[in-house]
Amino acid sequence: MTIFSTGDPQVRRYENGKFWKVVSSGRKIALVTVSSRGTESHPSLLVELKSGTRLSPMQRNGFRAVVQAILHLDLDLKPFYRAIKKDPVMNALAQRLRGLHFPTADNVFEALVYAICEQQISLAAAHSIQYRLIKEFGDRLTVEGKVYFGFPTPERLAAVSIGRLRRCGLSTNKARAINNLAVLVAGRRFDPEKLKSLPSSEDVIAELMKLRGIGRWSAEYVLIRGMGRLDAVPADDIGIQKSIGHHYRRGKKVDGKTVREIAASWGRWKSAALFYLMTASRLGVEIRR
DNA sequence: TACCAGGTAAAAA
DNA sequence: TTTTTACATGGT
Repeated sequence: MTIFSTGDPQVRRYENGKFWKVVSSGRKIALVTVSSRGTESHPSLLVELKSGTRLSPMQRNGFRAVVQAILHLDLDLKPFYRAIKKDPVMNALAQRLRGLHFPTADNVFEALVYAICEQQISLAAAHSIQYRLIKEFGDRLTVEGKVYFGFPTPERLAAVSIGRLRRCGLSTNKARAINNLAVLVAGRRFDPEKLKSLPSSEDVIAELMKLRGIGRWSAEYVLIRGMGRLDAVPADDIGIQKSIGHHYRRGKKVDGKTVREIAASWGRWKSAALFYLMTASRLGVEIRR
């Protein structure tokens, strides 16, 4: 069991076996707490929902659906483990990280904003910018005397000046991209959720790339992080290139072509395998040769 | 201190 | 059309 803490306690955090996060559903926000209550043979999760105000049964169901989606609780991982059995590296990582699910953002809009924040700079830098953005413009939620913040709405981000976005640490280009996206969504000229219904991921990528500040990498990121698709491969991602190089090529960083070749062997579980790989890199999980 | 980090748009060639 | 450059913050 790896012990680590990460995240901002007022936004989302993992600490001492407990994960909490402010989740949005419709116009409402609530604090969701998740902890493991199961054993290896009978895994189970305790999920608690706390909102500042009383929620109607319909609102509770809305949150239930969002939590289900962001934790991928309906996803059976067994076919994934079977599919990568012949890949000694991935098979070993899957054994070490067995049961690991792939959390997504609450909705596609959030994933787009996260993608823009995470372009080019390190994750550490991007996260601190994201937390500033959320705490500056997100709705405040008080639970048991503690203050938390939800992700800012498109309406709020549409109304904020480029200068104020820049003060969170964003570059001018990124601030413009986020504001432009927020204006489109708030004005109902673009509905990110609608893209989920497109059958082909390439079509989704093409649509997303029409947006200012969204290139191929960001579109692929959103497919995985915002739509829960498992077939996207952000082959130009430096972190992925390094991680694949580390585990498959004696530590030497690989190019995008090699990423696609190796990912092709993972069948319809490409993004799942990539997530296991990146998590292993982040936690420093090594496999024996 | 300089350089690299889970890229992209705009300028220059 | 293709190549180069500027950009933001945090860690090493």
